[in-house]
Amino acid sequence: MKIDKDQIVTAALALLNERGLDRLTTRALAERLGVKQPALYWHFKDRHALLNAMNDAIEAEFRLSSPLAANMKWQDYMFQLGINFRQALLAYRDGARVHAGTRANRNQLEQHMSVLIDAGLPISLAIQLLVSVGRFVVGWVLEEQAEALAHQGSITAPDSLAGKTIRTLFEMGDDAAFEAGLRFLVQGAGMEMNQ
Amino acid sequence: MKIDKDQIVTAALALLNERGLDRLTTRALAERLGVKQPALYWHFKDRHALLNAMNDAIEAEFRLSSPLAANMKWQDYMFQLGINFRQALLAYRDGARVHAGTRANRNQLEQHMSVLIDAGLPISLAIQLLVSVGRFVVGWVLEEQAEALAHQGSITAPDSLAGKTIRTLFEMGDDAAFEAGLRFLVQGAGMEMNQ
DNA sequence: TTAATTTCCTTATCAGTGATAAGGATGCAT
DNA sequence: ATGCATCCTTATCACTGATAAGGAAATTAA
Repeated sequence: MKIDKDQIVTAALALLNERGLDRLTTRALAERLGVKQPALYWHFKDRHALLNAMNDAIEAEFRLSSPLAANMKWQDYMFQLGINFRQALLAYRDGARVHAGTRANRNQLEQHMSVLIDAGLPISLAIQLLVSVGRFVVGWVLEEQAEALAHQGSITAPDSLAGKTIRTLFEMGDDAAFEAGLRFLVQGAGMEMNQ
Repeated sequence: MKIDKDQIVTAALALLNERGLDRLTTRALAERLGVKQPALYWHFKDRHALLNAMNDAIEAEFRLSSPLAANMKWQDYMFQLGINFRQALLAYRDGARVHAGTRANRNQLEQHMSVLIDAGLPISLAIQLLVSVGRFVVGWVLEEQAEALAHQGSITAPDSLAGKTIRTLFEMGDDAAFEAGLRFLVQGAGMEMNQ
């Protein structure tokens, strides 16, 4: 049974969704591919290289997910960029952990930068915003996928400030809370520019 | 040789700085404590419980690090909160990864919320900002401690936009870039309130 | 004082992990 | 046909977190 890198990555992503990152073992992956475990090491130097390839695949889907037009207002562009990036990480179980364990590829960096520069942002402001949004999304989804807060709400005393806080956050929903934070970032950068 | 939880956590944090999270093994930790490996399991249910305790210790130091006064402007309060939280995570190697693997304790949540509420923020805006800042910091330090971008700058063509971008970010320094992003968040939330 | 109980550790051992070495089979090129 | 590169298998490592079983020391009960 002959396999190639793409098959391995596809199978690995499927297995990621079924078992999560910690139980995504080389043996389970090999079995799913109808192959013995050491066979994987012909295609990938080590497990980390496989995770890098998985991350690339996740980000590739993210690149397709966009209604991202260069003629958007830069605020809308950045907002949508954050939305799309989060969706890409959410598309797979532990997607944020996979991403966090791999090295950033600055492939798309130039494209996004040029949109912001063309819109009149100074280069330092543009890079600050891009990096901030990227790391904000990673941090957000990381904790979102580890999902803790929502369930802890039931423990807290319901009439305390903490209780009301948790409940408010829960009723708002993850999407709305994320978009609020993302909007803070983008609007805040806009303030900095116009001042 | 009798040991207690505090000794274990202290030794584990020291070992974390020396070897990093991946090589922080129960055996190495036990050896440092002059004890055999299974002894640790009398004090902690499993490795995860130990990591939780380590995270609590890190956050305890963070709680002390603050010139955080309730009479500050809420913007300054939140800004300083983010600064302090980042410093706490940076204080130990892989600090952000340790934090990300543990469950959020909402101990301090109520305190910070009341400061924001007293300053006039609506509860939904306050919780949005608090969660956003927390996750922003985690995401930031996570990628910061995995340090990739700085070194990749040398690979990129120096006169390309990507090259200029990386160089700009490098010259700005991590601290300034972080504070810029944090300021975006806080100022952006302020905008939302005054509109 | 002696006996029982709890505390805290040791020795031995597991199953499971990523990884490597060595070699077999297939197919392509000379 | 022969040689070489490709891609896999079998066998085996060193190492990991974790558990079972039991021993020594200290604390408590009688």
